[in-house]
Amino acid sequence: MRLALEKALVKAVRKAVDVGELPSVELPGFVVEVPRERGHGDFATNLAMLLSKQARMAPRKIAEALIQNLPHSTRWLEKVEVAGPGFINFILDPRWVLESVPLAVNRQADYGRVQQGENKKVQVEFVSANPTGLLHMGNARGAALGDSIASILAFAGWQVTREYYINDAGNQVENFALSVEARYFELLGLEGEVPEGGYHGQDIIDTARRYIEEHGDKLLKTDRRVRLETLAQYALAEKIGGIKKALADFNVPYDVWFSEQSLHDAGKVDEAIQHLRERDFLYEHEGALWFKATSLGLEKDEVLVRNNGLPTYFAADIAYHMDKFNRGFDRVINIWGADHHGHVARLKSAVQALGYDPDALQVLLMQLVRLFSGGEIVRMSKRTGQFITLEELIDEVGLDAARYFFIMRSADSHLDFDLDLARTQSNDNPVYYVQYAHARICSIFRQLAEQGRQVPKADSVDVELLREEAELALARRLADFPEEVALAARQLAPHRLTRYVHEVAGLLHSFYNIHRVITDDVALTDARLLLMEATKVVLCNALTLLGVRAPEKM
RNA sequence: GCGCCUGUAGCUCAGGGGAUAGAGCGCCGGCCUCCGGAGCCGGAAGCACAGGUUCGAUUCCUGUCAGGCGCACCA
Repeated sequence: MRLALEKALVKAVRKAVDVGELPSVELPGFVVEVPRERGHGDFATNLAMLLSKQARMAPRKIAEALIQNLPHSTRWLEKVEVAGPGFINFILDPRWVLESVPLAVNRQADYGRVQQGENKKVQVEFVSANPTGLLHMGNARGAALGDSIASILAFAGWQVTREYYINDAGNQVENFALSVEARYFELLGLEGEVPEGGYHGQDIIDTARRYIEEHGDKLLKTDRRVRLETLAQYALAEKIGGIKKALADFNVPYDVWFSEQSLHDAGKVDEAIQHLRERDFLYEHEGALWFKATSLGLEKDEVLVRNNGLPTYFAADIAYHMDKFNRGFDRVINIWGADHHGHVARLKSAVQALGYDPDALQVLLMQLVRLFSGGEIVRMSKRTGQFITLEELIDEVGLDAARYFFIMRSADSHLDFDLDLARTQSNDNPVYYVQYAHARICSIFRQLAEQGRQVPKADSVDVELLREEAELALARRLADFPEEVALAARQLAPHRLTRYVHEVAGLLHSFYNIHRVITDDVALTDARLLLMEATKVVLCNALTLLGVRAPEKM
């Protein structure tokens, strides 16, 4: 509807110019929006006010001219008026909102799909936590956000790949192995010390214990290199398995698990460095190989290969992103914790240096999570081993509440996660409010089935019997769903949909409290049943995009 | 010191160049002979501060103040 009005306005401008009621003007970036005030119509536009400077005319005069030249064919348009400083308010035939009801019912799981992505390929890489420990609250936020963004993009017409980058190479793996070894020694009654920068968590002790249970103490006598390598491989495999399970339990399905080590093994890091060398972005200094980031406007250059001959994490990341683009993605989205923001500019510069479009890489920074319990901040750190794991979180508050809480807030908002609140199984919890709306509709349908009846076919229902304010308000919001999907996709903002779905649930509850669905009036009952079915479709589709279940009963 | 993010209701957060700034929780007051009261209806309460751009700024720009996070031959 909004689109139709925008098109009509564009035509109106052209025609007004043609007939000489407006001077020739360039079309500004105007908006057609839903006014806050109901008295200001169903839609309103600021177009006339934006044109006033160019046209050197009073906004209200321009508005009049535009209204005179609106195409007569505009659907549902009942009345147009000039208001305030020059707004054009559109008043529609109230029946227009009812179109959404049969549409949603007929399209079912496809209602809300839009073609924004034009089937282009996008990769969403998220979580990618080091496989040296368990997933914590920050990772969990990334998981909820990333998965939901991926789902929304897919629904908006993109071909989406969900990917996890496993940092199974480099320095931290070394420290990891040393930490496991220390615990291995301790458990076997020997002296062991977790190194500086090592991992002190209880999970490392558990890992060492499991290794001993399976393989005994035979590593005590082997060469240290072999011992460390063996322990590292064992522990990494275990951690990666744990991470995969936790994410699967969190209802986050990945398409690709990409190993950093595989880049090294395949020579892709060297290859990337070679590319940069050919393009003259490298130089040596004090035994290290440097990337000339400053030549692309950055503050300082970056080391790619240390003077000990080992490539840095940055070098591997460059190779990784080269690989991403070589795989044919039109767009690459990384979801990172805000503590990595310093890395964004240099990675983009490297992408540019390699000859790819740096704007095809989009890094979504997610502010960190502060965990509250009993009114106290719970500090999280892998080093000290103090954190709530993703698995523990799911146990504590449940899958749906956890996922909903993480995406309720925009990514760039610091998130205070109140464990006590989230685990409360009461109406304090917004996710229940929404799920309850869905369950309520299902309950009506169960009542219906007990009477041996069912929801009617969309085409056999006269939706124009829906005339009550609560009915129209609900249908109106259902009609907005495709547009809400498009906005959430464009802004990579799942939290928009949590707001939206909460509103739809509220409208359903309001309606439910005033009116009965199943009555003696068969025609009206059918119309309301169809409205319920449409609402159920929207609730279900939106919740699915958020990674939250839509239960039939609670 | 430099960079990024954030200052909106008592609390947690949406919104956003326009016509009376929203939601949840909390607080106050109402609603079940009725398809699930995990619900509904009503009330009090707010754009950190100072400049600037604009017909119009809570929104954009600059500065100040406050909080968070970065600024390694770690990842």
